[in-house]
Amino acid sequence: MTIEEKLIASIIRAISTLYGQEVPEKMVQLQKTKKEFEGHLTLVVFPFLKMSKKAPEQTAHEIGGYLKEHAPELVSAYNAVKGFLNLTIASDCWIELLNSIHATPEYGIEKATESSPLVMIEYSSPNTNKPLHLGHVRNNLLGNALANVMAANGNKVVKTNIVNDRGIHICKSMLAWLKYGNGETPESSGKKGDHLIGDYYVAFDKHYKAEVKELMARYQAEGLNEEEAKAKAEAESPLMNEAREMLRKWEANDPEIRALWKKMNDWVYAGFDETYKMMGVGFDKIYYESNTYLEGKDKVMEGLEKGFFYRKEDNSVWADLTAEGLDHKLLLRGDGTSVYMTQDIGTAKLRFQDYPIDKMIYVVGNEQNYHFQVLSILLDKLGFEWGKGLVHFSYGMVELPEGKMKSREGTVVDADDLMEAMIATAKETSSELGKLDGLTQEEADNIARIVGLGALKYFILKVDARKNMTFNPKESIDFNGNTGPFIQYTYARIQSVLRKAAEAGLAIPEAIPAGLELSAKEEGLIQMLADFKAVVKQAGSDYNPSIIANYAYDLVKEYNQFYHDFSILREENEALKVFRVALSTNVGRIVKTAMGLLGIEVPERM
RNA sequence: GGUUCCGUAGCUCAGCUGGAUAGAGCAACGCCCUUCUAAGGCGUGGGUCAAGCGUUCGAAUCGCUUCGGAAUCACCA
Repeated sequence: MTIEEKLIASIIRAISTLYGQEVPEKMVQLQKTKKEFEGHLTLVVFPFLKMSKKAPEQTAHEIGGYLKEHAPELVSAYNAVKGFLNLTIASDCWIELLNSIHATPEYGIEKATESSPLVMIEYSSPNTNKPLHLGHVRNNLLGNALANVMAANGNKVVKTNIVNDRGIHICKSMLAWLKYGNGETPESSGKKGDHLIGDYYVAFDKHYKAEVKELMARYQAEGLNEEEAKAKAEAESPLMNEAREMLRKWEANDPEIRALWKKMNDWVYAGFDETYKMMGVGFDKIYYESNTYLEGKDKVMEGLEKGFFYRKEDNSVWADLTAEGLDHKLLLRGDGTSVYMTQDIGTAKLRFQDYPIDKMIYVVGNEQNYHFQVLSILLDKLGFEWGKGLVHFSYGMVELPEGKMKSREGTVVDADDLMEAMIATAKETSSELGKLDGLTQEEADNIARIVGLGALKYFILKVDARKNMTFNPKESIDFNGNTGPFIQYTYARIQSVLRKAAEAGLAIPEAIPAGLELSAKEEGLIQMLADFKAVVKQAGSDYNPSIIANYAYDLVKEYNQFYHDFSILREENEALKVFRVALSTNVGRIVKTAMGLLGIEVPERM
């Protein structure tokens, strides 16, 4: 039973005795006491005024007095300000609480069991024609963190990726490589495979644009206006037609094209794997669109037979969603080929064959809100039980100060470059501060990696996913203040103290004995530690990892104040010293767990 | 035009299931290392919570309206 639960029970008893009314738990509004007031928990007494028929302050005093008298082991003091009853919880309760947290190895984490629901979470979803950029970084970090949070809430979690490995855009880079590549490979050029392919995608675009420009000029000279000339040039571009022809061959399973496609995609995957590894994300099951893009048709035909969908004169199949307040949505083209929506239905079908999915979470940018609204309705109509309740974890765009990233203007922030730059900055800062003295090269590199990536990850994860965020590549991400390194630093600092404590032979007993006089700061820290459980729960039910990030920051900020104001190892009262070491140990543990949920490592020293 | 999301300090963001005097960080200025890691701590200044109306004992938080920004409404994925 938590302190809050005990307190609520006592308050209900108090009201029953004082005013003769049984109040429901919901009416007992307990909140954390604001810093400027004395106490730990505050009862809002406004709801009880009708029963007491007295002024707010007087009512608060009556309840407070009752609690102090009848539950002194819980409430040691109180004060009333207007309608707020501030309650001070007895020191021994906090010690008991710390002991119970200390005895729980992974406090706040609920393990999945056999009967736990299965949550599948889709994230990343790259195209195989270019390397990952900052937008993907946000997606991957959010997806990974969310998966951790769902798992910490006792769900079975399957992380999945749907790779967009086919289509005209893939053919473009293949064609450009054939035409201009001279057999260049990742080995021959020393480039990462995804970057190599990305370069050819850009090369295609460049040649295509030049071609269109030339054709346009010719058609305009022949008397067409600009618009007509452009349309004609685009339609007749030999390069684009070659790419389309390549796609047809691919779809017809042309062995040569398929072999080239496989070779080039494998280069990309090798590159992606490196990036994923550096980022610290991974997947349990990867789906490829080349395997799933034909799958949705059956389901659509099934829906057509059941009368959920209808066919137009040109043979195309549509869903009428006007009853749901949406419009008509195309599901199959007139020639029977599928569209994006059809593919997502197909992927859903395959996934459900593979796993008994209870809940499906799609981590996809907010520009696809409409798509997922429609998908949810369609899956529901088609009989997928999780369709209606599917979660589109919709996140905002990452923008540059001058607006959106544009590949045409070369403003795309590359994921590999960004991580490398962050690590380099971390290394520079570390050595400037003399933090790396006496460490091996390997240790120093590892710390730079942990800190650099920590800064990047925290920077992205601390903001509410829904919101668009600004990233300024010119101002490197901060290492001071509300940042990943600040939290990591606090952790490293705690570990340093704990190492010294261990050297001095100080051991933490199984339970800290009662009877210690604790400061408000120390009690407040224990209270914050205990809150972690509720924070994890909230992050899970809200699908919001940023709650964890902000909690971690608040906790270490509080700890740093404590660290500054109190001596740990030089405390003369031996029992108090042991208590502070135990407190520090548990702050460190929870910081590590919280950061772990975000996919951020913490260093033992920095 | 329809739908959805967003608007809080100069900047980047918390707070939003209604509660006390709206909080952090950055940037600026000042102070604190002979003492457990100064990537730290303390202090000063900085706000019409976009605007208005309503609901309520009480609104940054809920509802309506207006203004500003974004996304989307494709036989692209």
